[in-house]
Amino acid sequence: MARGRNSGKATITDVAAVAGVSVAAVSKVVNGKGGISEPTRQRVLEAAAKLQWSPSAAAVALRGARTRTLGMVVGRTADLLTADPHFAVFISGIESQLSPLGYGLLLHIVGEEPEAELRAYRRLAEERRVDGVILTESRIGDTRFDLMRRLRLPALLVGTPWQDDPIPQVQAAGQDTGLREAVDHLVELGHRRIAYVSGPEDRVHTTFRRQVIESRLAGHGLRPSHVVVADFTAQDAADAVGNLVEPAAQRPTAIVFGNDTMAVAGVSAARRLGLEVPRDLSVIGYDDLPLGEIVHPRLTTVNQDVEQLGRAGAAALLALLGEAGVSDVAPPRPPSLVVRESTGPAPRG
Amino acid sequence: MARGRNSGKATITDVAAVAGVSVAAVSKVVNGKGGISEPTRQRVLEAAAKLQWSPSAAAVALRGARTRTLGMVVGRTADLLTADPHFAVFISGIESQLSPLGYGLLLHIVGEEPEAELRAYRRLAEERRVDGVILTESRIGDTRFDLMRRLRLPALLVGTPWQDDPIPQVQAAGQDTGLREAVDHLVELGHRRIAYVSGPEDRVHTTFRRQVIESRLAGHGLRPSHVVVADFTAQDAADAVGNLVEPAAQRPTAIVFGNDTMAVAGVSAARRLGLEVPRDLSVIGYDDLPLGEIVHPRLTTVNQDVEQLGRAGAAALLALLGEAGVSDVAPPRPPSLVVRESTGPAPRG
DNA sequence: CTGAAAGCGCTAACAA
DNA sequence: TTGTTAGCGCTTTCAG
Repeated sequence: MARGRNSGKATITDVAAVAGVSVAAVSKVVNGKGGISEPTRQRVLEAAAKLQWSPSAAAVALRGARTRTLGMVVGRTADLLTADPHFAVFISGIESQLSPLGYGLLLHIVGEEPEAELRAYRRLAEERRVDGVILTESRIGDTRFDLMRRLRLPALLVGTPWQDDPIPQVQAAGQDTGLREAVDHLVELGHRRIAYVSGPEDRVHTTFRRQVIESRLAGHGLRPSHVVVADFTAQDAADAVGNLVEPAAQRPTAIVFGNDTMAVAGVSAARRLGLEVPRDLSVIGYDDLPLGEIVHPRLTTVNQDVEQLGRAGAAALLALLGEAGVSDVAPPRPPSLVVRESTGPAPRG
Repeated sequence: MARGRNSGKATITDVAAVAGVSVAAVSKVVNGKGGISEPTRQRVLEAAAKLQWSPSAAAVALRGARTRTLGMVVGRTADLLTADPHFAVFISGIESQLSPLGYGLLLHIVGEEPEAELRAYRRLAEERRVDGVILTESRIGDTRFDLMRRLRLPALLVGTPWQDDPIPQVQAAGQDTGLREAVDHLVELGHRRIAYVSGPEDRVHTTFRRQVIESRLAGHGLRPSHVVVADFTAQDAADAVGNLVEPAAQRPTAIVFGNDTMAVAGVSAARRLGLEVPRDLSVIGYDDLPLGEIVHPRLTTVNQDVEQLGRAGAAALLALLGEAGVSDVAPPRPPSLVVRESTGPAPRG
């Protein structure tokens, strides 16, 4: 009577039969509802184990309208994905919160076109595949927050929203800490001509970072000697360095880059131009990729605890969804400067 | 009469009502079954669009026992994930096959312990959350293939299985091509003392690669001057270089590393020891990370089309699941050597 | 060509 | 404490 035709997959009915109880009893046991005697509980548990049964996710979802799945849509091409390995770590932070609660993460990687991204969210919502989504990297004029509201899809942003959008969000306190430390560090080393090579300014955080640099520099009575907006690629970084180097008299003695990849590419470019880092030029990155530790000179950069950001984001979204038993997650600490070998005293003259 | 109480989400009944047809008709339309007149079809489509309705994934899954979701379990710590950005690209290759067919990818990142990994698969199967799973990186003594069979969970391996396990699989032809080219390249440059720094030999591919190196070297009448098994970390690579360097007379003139991260770390270590690459020492990596292009000297390495591997794996699994309309995917091309600046003529003497 | 109705596996009233 | 039962939204015979 147990199992049978159903392609070998046990159902709650099979378990109930084996345990000699009703399906309701089984349901109550697996869901930890009360009103079940201990012996019965045991019998059910044994039967379930014997049949290797867990409640069907589809049936639970259909019944309760909760899928116990969170969604994430990543709008990036393969290239950018390789260049920025943070994303995998971010996800592993999310996972650490989800799996103890039996949640899964549905991931969509859709490439750059914003419409593809929006379409992915729309489908997630319409097909009711997820209970909520985690958003990252808000862009200038980001339309996702509005879309989520229209879709009535619970959403949480990790990072800084565009225009103070009231979307539920999580971010580290003191976002500006790392870059302020970076500027201070350079100024203390005697640098006065400091350039900044930014990533594309369509991201909220990119603009924010430039403003932090400028304002902190202003606090020291300085202005950035140059601000270059590049495309987060190595080639752009190399070009930027090429342009900044002439004329020598105006040459910045330090360059802060928008990410580590550009910074390392910048160091290489400088070397090709005959400049030695940090003797002739100091360089600071952002992200603190492992890469920074293995290059020579080791890279001074700004560290963020990306995994913790993922943990905190997932926990907050889960709480938003009314999930009980979400573990307490420490708030992400502010980004901070990691001083290594690519920064040194400003060259004299 | 349309929508209502149901928290604003339309159902097939709402659509049927708006279109003035039966739910069966709506179902047939969205599933492209025949037997529906064109005018009716139009009315249904309009109603669905108006209500922003798509079939509920849960209901479809419950009804048809297909979830239209594939699963993937990654057993890696955050550290390793950052160090090897390939994983994200692999996923984006998978996605490119899934999304046109309306499939999703459920991802679990579980950390190193094998049992956690197995548990994740087990849950995926028991809860029937996915129709199949994609496996990668088989290990020596890998128990996952057996587990998948026991679980009756359709699975496909991307890569080389352990002990010719007959699990459905996809891999590039000519796995050994890249490393054979690497050895030939070094030999042509006059190198005779060639060392190999391997990753941990619990992975099938790691052992395979060492064997390729050794056999190709043997083809030239050589043996690897040293074989070091490291842990894929930068520190290990640096240590390895430190050890290989003395005594100078026995020093290898070229080192092949198991991945780019170790190779770059090796270059930095060599430099700290006063060796210049490639003048005093040639270095070859494996993976062709973007990293290799931005360091100085730019890294000679072996390239694999990881995105294509993802595409091919997903397509094959989908086909295995009997999914119609899987697009034809070109088989992944063999890994191949990319010669850049970190290799040069063997030093004389 | 179209519609009525039977479940898919589960949870939550409600009864016993 | 335990069992019975009505759906959740959908697909699929089977009649009309």
